[in-house]
Amino acid sequence: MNEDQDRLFVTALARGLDVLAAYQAGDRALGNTELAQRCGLPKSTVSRLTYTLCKLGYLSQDESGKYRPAPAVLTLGFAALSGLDLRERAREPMRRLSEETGLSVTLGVRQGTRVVYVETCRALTRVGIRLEVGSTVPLATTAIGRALYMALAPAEQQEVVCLLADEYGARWPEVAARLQVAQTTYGETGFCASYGEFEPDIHAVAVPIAGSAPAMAINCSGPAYRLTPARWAEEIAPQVVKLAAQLAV
Amino acid sequence: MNEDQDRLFVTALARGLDVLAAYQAGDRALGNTELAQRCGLPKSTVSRLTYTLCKLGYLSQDESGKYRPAPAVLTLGFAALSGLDLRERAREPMRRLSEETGLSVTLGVRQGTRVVYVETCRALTRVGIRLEVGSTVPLATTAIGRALYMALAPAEQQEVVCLLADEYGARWPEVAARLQVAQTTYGETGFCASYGEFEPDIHAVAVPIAGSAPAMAINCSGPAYRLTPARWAEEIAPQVVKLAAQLAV
DNA sequence: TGAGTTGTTCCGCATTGCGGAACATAATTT
DNA sequence: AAATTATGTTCCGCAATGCGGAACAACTCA
Repeated sequence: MNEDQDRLFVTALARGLDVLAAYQAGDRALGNTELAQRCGLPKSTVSRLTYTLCKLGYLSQDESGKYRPAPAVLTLGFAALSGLDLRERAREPMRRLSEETGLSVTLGVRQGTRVVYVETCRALTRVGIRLEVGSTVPLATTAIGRALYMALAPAEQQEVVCLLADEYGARWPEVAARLQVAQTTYGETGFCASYGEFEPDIHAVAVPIAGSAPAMAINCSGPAYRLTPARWAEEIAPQVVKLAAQLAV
Repeated sequence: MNEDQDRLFVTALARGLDVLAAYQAGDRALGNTELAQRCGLPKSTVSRLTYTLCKLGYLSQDESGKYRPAPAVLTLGFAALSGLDLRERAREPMRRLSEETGLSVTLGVRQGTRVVYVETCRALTRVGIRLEVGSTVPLATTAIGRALYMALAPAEQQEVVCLLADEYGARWPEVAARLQVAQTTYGETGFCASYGEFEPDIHAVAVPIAGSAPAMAINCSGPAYRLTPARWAEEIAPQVVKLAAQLAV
């Protein structure tokens, strides 16, 4: 498709994964036409890909003939998690912090310009936004995203900034300014915060875990009405900093 | 490869997914040669596939040049989970049952001859075997696997039996006999059990959830020393049966 | 019934991805 | 240091593979 196309790039594989990735949270079953539109591929191509994915068990067909991701894709993700030993070490301390504070505690890694959660402890009956292993949140406007950004080498920060600028378009200058403020604050305090900048009613603080590979950060979040920003900074942030230090290699 | 090969089957996609699926729990990073062996593919082919998967963010390369699954694969699994509304409805009641009994409670679906967990509540500090969303256990020797088997239509049971016979080979008759016993017990009591048949020190009971699509079953398990089979049947099983009934559509 | 969906299948073409072999690069051995 | 084994990457010509337009089929709604 590109003129400078890569002899090494396997298009058919990429397209098949595009089909799987076309499913967003909240989607139910999708038909071939819908998938073709989302992926920008001809129907016949998608038909072959869905056929193949069904045979392999990664999609299943419901009674109406539409396709939904099958449990097999879960097992792929499980293998990804099982290599992260930091995650196992973090689980118990995270749970304790969550219980002591009554807030949700999460562990995340960066994937492009988003953060993927790899472990979560939610305070009980916290409904609303999804807070699940495998779900993602933006990098620039969340506490955990900023923490991961702070942990990057300058060259990588630059790359990420390019991606973000692309993504936010005209809104980028404003977001960039707030990211800049976060960076200054991080330099002074050692943690990142987002007070309602991602979800209006959610406050959060986060800290990168030094030496983690892949780089991870730990996040503590809760409803805005519970605590003022000052109390987040004074009471919660130090506990998160301490936990991050304890988990550092 | 096959003479009667399918014009519709996209080999390159299947091979790429084979590479991702080659990672088992406990694997760390794998090199191209290792992957080539596991998948039975030539090195150069695997090299192209890993290259593509890296570009797409599903694999990442560590400092030694070996590959490991990247967080992007988690997001695929997340989309699969988010379509299962039964899972959300089940979460709270599962947690309550787990707390009341001090046992682990899991929700699973069948994938071929294995069961994939889609939701788990573990009793605290239950270590040892993995009990994570996305992990799998066998069908024929576990309580939850048997429960899912019982929920199948006879024709599907037959198909599964063929797969199992293949898998177990010479050991199948013995396993089949115990599965047969389980079926009789299920007919009489409405639940399935496995007292140490999968893991020697683990006892479990499970019940299929009527009307669930995809078919799911709920499982309750704990260490063998805690309860005798009689008490599992008398005290725990009724609670699981009740929960399954409550979750039925 | 006909016009709108949808998903599936056909089929000839050229692109795509194949895979052996040659080429690097690194880590061990003799 | 040369030799050996192991790795991962790249080349390149060939043909099998997967492409995608178009025809087909099945199903729904006026």
